[in-house]
Order: sequence, then structure tokens, then C-alpha cells
Amino acid sequence: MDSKYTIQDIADMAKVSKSTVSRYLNQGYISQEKMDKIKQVIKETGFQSNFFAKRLKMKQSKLIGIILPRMDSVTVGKLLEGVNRILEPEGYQGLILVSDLKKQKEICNISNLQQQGVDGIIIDSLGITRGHLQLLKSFDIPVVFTGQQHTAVHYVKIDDEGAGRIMGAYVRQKGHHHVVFAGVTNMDRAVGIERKQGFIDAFMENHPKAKVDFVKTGFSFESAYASGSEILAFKPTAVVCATDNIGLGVLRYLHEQKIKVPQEISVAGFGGYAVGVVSYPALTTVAFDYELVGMKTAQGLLDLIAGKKMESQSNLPLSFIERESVCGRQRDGVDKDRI
Amino acid sequence: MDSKYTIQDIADMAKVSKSTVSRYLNQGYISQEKMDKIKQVIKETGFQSNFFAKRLKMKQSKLIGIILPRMDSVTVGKLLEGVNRILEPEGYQGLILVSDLKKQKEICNISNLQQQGVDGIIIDSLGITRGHLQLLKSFDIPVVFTGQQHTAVHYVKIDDEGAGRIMGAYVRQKGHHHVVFAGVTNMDRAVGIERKQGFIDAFMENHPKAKVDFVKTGFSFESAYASGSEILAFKPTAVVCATDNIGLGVLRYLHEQKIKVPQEISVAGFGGYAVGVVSYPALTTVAFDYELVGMKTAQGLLDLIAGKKMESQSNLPLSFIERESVCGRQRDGVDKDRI
DNA sequence: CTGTTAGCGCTTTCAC
DNA sequence: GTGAAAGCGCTAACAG
Repeated sequence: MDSKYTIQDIADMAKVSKSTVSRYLNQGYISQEKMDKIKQVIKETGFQSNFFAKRLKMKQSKLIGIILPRMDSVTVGKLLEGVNRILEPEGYQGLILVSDLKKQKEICNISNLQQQGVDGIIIDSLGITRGHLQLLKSFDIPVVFTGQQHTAVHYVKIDDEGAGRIMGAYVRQKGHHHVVFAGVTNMDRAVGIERKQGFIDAFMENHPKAKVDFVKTGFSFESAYASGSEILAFKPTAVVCATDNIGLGVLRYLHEQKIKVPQEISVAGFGGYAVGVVSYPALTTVAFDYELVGMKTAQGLLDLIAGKKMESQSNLPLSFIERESVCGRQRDGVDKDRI
Repeated sequence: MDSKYTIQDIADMAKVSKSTVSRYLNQGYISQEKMDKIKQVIKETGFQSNFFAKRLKMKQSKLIGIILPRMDSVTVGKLLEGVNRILEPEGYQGLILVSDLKKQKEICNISNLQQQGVDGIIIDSLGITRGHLQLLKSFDIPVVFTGQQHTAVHYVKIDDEGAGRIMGAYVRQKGHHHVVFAGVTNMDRAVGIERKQGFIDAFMENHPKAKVDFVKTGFSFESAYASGSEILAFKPTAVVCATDNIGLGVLRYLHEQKIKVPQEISVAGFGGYAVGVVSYPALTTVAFDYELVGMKTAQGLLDLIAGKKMESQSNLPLSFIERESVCGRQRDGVDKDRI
């Protein structure tokens, strides 16, 4: 199978010792003469040093474990792109494990990775449970979370609450009083609680007529679409969706019901995915820069690995993208009747 | 750093020998008594056997290298999802490397992975060059390509040509004579040549009035959008886009130009991404099942690793999704004037 | 500058 | 059944 040369073979062929070859491969500190000879032999043989033997000695794998809730998501892709941008130049590689949206599996993956001897772990978490904390306590390799936050761990995440607030202030300023928040389970703290609460807080503040109804839906376009009638039943003037995906599903439902957006109902989302712009109307949203999140997360982890401190943060810059799906309401009190 | 227990520690604590512990960890063949003792000690210590030492002996890494053109793409996500579905139950893990859309980097990644001692490699390729073939010849670890095909390698891919044909036949049957094919560079054989040629062949066959103009664009929504005016300049009755993404960009351009789709111009794409359904109008497309591609690719690789043969294939099932963006043309010869 | 010598932690004959 | 011993391929003192 593995008809590869070892460092010993190279040494023999170049008529030097193993260590000289090893030195050639690592620090240097050898004569030009032997250096040339070794270089030549290596060229000829196509020698590659054995990864596992090397790692066994080095106590460093140059591997970073990355735990993801799923693979086929735009945000995950962006995140990975950012992580990779930082890891690669430093010679680190990512070992990716998928949790299939299950917290339990996320925990299994952690111990799994730890066993493989990765130098650090990045977790795009579904929720940080007691199980996570306990497991993390039992070993000392650096871990950085994203997606969720918790005081007991390092994390880098978008400012879900702040994003909610921006949207709350905007929708309110547009003159809406009655909105449906199409959100997700509060098992997901970041999206299900922080983002929603930020919205509600900003929307309700000094706003006596304000009313927010909540409809729980899933993360998928399909489940959002399926929640369409339930949302409509509340007769809101606007529906704020916890993610762009949900917004797109709602938009589709409304379109099929021949309800004009934004004239009859306004719709907004969170995420800022490029696809938001192709819908009709284009989706107004708060955009997150997941690539930046990935970069910050990876950088934080690298700092930790290097023995430095890292600051957790949940205040990454947000950008509000006003497109076409939300419009103003001039008069008060008649919103419900307009539907 | 790594204050972990070794097999020796466990042996001492359990008052047995290293080898007994090793046996416990592997085949078995030890007395119940010692077995219990060892099990207990392992529980207490939280011992995890060293991955690298194990791999060094075993000559098997249980690692599969996966080379991807980029991370933030829906198709890549789906593919990975499928690959993972096969690999995981078999105890394999994926080591992912990204080529940033550069063929040269793809090649670097191959040798990189090979050096790490992966058991096999999956390449979602940008194009199989002589460089690839040469490198692959120099070592003997199993490799399966997807995305592109070549007689000298193993591959599993979607039927690009067949997809093109389906679309060609459809557009033609809808009564269109003059279409613009908004495609990509022919450096990408699969999408740039096979898919396009399939379309042209089916569209032109026994179709004297047929005319296909070609506009080259990039893979991104933005670049497709930017090609809008160039496409329009040909005054086609339909524009067939090499990917859904391109279709979405064109749709957006047309929308902003107040050109009605499909009444004035029909638009179609390839891919079948879920997002195609949120555009307005929803995009008619040929859908690929990338998750299935991922599964077949991974299974093929596993077969190769097990010493079995695998059949390359480029005939994975396709499904045509007729949505709203293409409509029929009744009369001949006046198409251009209608614009 | 270079070769010799120990292991890294694990698996695996090979005797007992 | 179990332990002793011999490495897997590499790096890192340690002498020279």
C-alpha cells in the first residue's frame, strides 16, 4: 500500500545519517554539500515525511477541529471560508465534523476531536449546554464557540440582540404597530431568544400601540412557507422573520396568496444572504458578515493556542440593508382593517 | 499541554501489561476479570488512545482528503452532506482543503493530502489537467473525482450533457427559436462545454430557424447581472443560463429593466437550488442531486480503498423542474420584433 | 556541522 | 490468557 520512502532510506541513499536528513527537513544547520545531496535524493524519490510519525513526536497536530451543525447552509459556507482564510496561511488544517442539528452529537464530536489530538476546536454551536461545559472542563485544549455565547467559554458571534434592535427600531419608525415575529425555537438562544428580544425591546419602547405576535417556525424555507397561514391569521401589517430563509418562505406564501408586499404586508429578515436580493420584492434585512465571524473565531483560537488571551465578543459590525420589502404605514389604528 | 494518560499508565494502574490494555482496546481476547479492571481505570482517567501513535502503527488514517473549489456554495454544501453521510458510519473523517477556484492550488492540495497520509481523496474538480494525471500517477492512494470527468480517472458526476439536452428539448418545444446561452468559461469542461453542448445539440436538431448566441459570464450572481445588457443586445426570446445563480442574476437585471419574464423573455437555469423558487418568477431549471453525487462519490472511494473496483459514472438521475420563468412562443419569425 | 542514541504511544509477534 | 520486546518513522538531545 504505502511503498513510501522513510527518512532512513533517504539517509542511506545520501550517505548521511537520519538526523541530518531530519535537520534538512526542519531547522537546517547542515553543510551545503550534504544539503545538495539530500535535496537531490528527495527529488528523485519523491520522499514525503510521514505525517503521523512527525505528529507523534511533535505533540502538535496542526489540525483544528471544526464542528458544524450542518454542511449545506450559506452561513456555514461563509464561516468556513473565513476560518480557512486564517488557518491556511498558518499551516493549520480543519477537520470538520457535522452535528446534524443535534446538540448531543455536537458533544460527541467534541470528544471525538479531542481524541484525534487536534490543537484546538471551533464550534458553530446549536446551544451551549451543561454537557458542553462539563466535557470542556475535562481537557485543556483551546475551544472557541461561535453561533452561541456563554460566559464560561470563549466565543465570537454576531450581535443577535443588536440586530434585533436595529430591525425593531426600523419597523417601528416605518409606522408599524402590529407585527408578527416569525421566529424559531428558543432552544436556539442566539436566534430564538436574543434576536427576537432585541427586536421586541426596540419595537415596543415608548410605543403604546405596539403589538407583537409570535409564530414559531423552523429554519427552512419550506417550514416558513408552511407557517404562512398561521402568520396571516394575526393580520399584521408587517412580519419580521428570524432569518432571511424564513422571510423568503413567507414572501413566497404571500405571493401565492396574491397579497402584495410591501403594500399590504411588509416583510423583513435577518442574514443578508445574496439570495435576498433575487426575491420579489427584494428582502429588507440586517446583514451579518459570517466570513468575518469565521476569521475572528479562527484568530481567537490561534491566539489561545499560542498561549495568548483572547477576548470573546458578540459585537461584530452589523449592516442594515434596506431593500423593497418593507414600506411605511402612515395612519394609526387602521392597520388591521386594511388587510 | 497534553497531560493525557498513555496506555502504559492505564496498564500500571490496572496492574496489567501494555499489551493487555491494547488488546482490550482492539480485538479483545482477555479475561473478564482484567477486562473489568481496565474498563474501570479507563473510565476514571478518561483515557483516550493517542491518535497519531495508533495511525503510525496501523498504516491507516481513516482520513479522507476532500478538495473543494470553495466553501461558500450551495452545491458544495450538498455534496459534502452526501459524502459525510457515507463516510461517517464507516468511521472515516474528511480533511477538507479549498482550492479557491485555482487549478494549480487543487494540485498542491492533492500532494498535500497525500503527504498527510489520508486513505483516499475526493476531488470536486475545476478541471482535470495533465498536471493532475501526472501527480496521481506518482502515488497509489485511491482518488475519485467529481464535478469533472476524464477517462484516466475515477469519477462520479452529474450528467451535464444530458441536462443540457433536456433543457434544449424543452425550450425548443416551447417554440423558441432564438436563445442566448449565458454560460461560463470552457476551462470548465463540465459546465462550460458539456452542459452547453448538450443544450445546443438538442435545441438545434431538426430546427432550421434555431439560433443560439453565446454570452460568457462568471459563476456569480453579480457577474451574471452585469452581463444583462450584453445578453439583451442579442434580442433573444429566451435566455438559458448555465447555472441557477446566473439565471437569478439575469432575472434581477430583467426585473430592473422592467422587462416581463416570461412574457417578453423566458429564462431558465440549471441546478435546482431551493432558492430558484423564491425568485419572481420562479426559475425553471434542471435539478441535480448533489447529495446523491456526494454519496456515490464517497461510496466509490470506499470501494476502492477496500480493494474493490468502482464504476465511474456521469449519468446520475436528473429532474426537470418546470416553474414559471419560461413560456411558449406561438408564432414563428416574429420573435425578435416582439422585444 | 554530523552521527549516535533515545524515545513519542501504540500494536503485534512471540514465548511463557 | 498474558507479558516482554521489537519496532512504526520521526525528532531532539547528546557527544564528538
